[in-house]
Amino acid sequence: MNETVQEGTFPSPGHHDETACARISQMLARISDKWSLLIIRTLGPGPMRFNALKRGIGDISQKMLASTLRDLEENGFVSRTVTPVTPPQVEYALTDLGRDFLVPVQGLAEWTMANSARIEAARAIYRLRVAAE
Amino acid sequence: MNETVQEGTFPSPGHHDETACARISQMLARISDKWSLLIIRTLGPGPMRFNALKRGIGDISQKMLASTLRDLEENGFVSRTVTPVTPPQVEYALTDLGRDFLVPVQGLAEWTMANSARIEAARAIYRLRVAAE
DNA sequence: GTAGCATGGTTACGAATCGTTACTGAGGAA
DNA sequence: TTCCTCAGTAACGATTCGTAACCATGCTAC
Repeated sequence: MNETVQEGTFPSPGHHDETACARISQMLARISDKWSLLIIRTLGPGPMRFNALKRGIGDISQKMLASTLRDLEENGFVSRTVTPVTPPQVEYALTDLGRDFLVPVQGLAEWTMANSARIEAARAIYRLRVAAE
Repeated sequence: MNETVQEGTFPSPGHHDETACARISQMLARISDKWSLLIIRTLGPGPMRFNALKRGIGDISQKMLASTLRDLEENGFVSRTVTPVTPPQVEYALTDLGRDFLVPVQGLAEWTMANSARIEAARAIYRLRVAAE
């Protein structure tokens, strides 16, 4: 997305500096979108082909799947191997980096599953509060 | 965002079902955007006021901060307390739910920090590969 | 007294992104 | 022949994002 990456200086080690924060925000921005996390999670158990991945995720469009996969490949999370047969066969798999990344992603997903009821409850309360004005 | 949630059918029980996956994807979609994670992370150490938060994050616009904070409040992650003085004083803080959520979010952020070099390396390789065509 | 600044937003508008639909082109099944 | 699958791409409208301006209020400087 944002291609302008300026490498900062490290003014004082130990002190939690500005550039680290900027880097986190930049990296998080690259990673933390709906489809990336969902794709990485779906690829967790093993390699998958394009349409299998699409079916596995469910409501993703071909365009979003293709472009997000390209981003993930660019960032080194997934590998793309083409077998030139007919019909064409393209397999996507997590790289070592992707498998490492799966750990915090699964953490997030598991937390989400475990706490969806709490979120729903909070939303219900919020709706009541807004309705009461 | 997307309020139309259609509950699917259960074709075969025991088989890891569709609705759980749909729910995860829905919840992840609500949570996993750049600004939400960044705001939650920034609120980690303690409550903050609107402009302090804005300065803390850096390159967020008032509009995005305001609307993301409203979403986070709606989902029960942050609380908003207004002190009616002049100038108006609005304090945002993580709720219990938000503090719980901070754990996987910090996991993600720490992973990101620890592995940003690997991502950068992967990106460099990708650029070379693309340049070579 | 009035020009500027801060606070916490909202609104308008252009830009970027997202999602839906249609299409590719080769092969296999009906 | 017609339809389907494979892995996408192109066009286009809808949605969202970000920038800039504005709001009311009170404080300070001039």
